[in-house]
Amino acid sequence: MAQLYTVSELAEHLGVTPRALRFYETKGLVRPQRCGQRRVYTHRERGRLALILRGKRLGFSLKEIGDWLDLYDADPDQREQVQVLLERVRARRTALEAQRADLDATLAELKAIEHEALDHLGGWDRSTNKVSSSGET
Amino acid sequence: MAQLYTVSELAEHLGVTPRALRFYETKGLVRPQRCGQRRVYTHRERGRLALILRGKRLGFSLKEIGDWLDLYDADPDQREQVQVLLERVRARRTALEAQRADLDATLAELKAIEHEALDHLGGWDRSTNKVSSSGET
DNA sequence: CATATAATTGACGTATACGTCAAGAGTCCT
DNA sequence: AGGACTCTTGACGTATACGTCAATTATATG
Repeated sequence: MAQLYTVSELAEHLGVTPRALRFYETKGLVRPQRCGQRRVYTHRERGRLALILRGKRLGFSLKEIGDWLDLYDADPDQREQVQVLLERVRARRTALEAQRADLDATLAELKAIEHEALDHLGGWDRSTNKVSSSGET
Repeated sequence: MAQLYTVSELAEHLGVTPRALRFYETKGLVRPQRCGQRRVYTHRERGRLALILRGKRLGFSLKEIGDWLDLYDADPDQREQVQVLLERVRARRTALEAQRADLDATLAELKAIEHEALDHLGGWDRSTNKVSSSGET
């Protein structure tokens, strides 16, 4: 059941290098078990690494991602810490929602540019391009 | 009408340092006019810099942002280039929409963590916290 | 058992994005 | 004219996030 991975196996799966995984470990982001001196990654580490990579895609630093991960495995029995957790989660959400506003604004502008370009192509060249329905938001 | 800025003025307005603005110039992202040897920023440069900073907030490198900016001032009379433009705009949109998916997934998880935390606080402690309506998406 | 294979820990190198002096040079004020 | 500012261009320093050897070491296989 509990699938185990070597560094290079997991790195392969995640599309990164073994070096990256070891680096994240030195930064305290993951703590794989050891079999002798070899690293052994479990499902849990894989999940954490998925979160790390997503954080990176969102433009956060490894340090920020580290704080981030703490939110996922905070001890729910420490009432005092749950308060702190809550505020940090909310701060994150605020930041992320601001980021989404940036993102949506940018997407809107790109759509505008796209339509301008299509207009300038003299009508709708449906043979090679089609305008996206753009029904999101 | 056309407001002009010195480096430090504009930097102040944008919440960055003059050094950053000069750095962006060496990278070809902005090309302020000169009055003698002093830099003079216009409304146009201010707009570009706003785009640059937004790109940074979204986690893009200055090089990516540079390519990005080209999309905004491409020559619409060069049909061939408009084709290229279209594809690049669409590639950007694809990347950004993937990023938004990451973002929304993360926000959803944070909301879940937030609610768990609230539950663990033993009911709804409305005196110090209130649960967000969370009516998005 | 000898060797090929894969992993380990340093140590050093690199690209990005600036920060931080340093040494002029132009501008304004009295 | 002499400061006091502000700007200018280097030049060097720094933090982040790894890449790239190098020298071992452990494991597997013929």
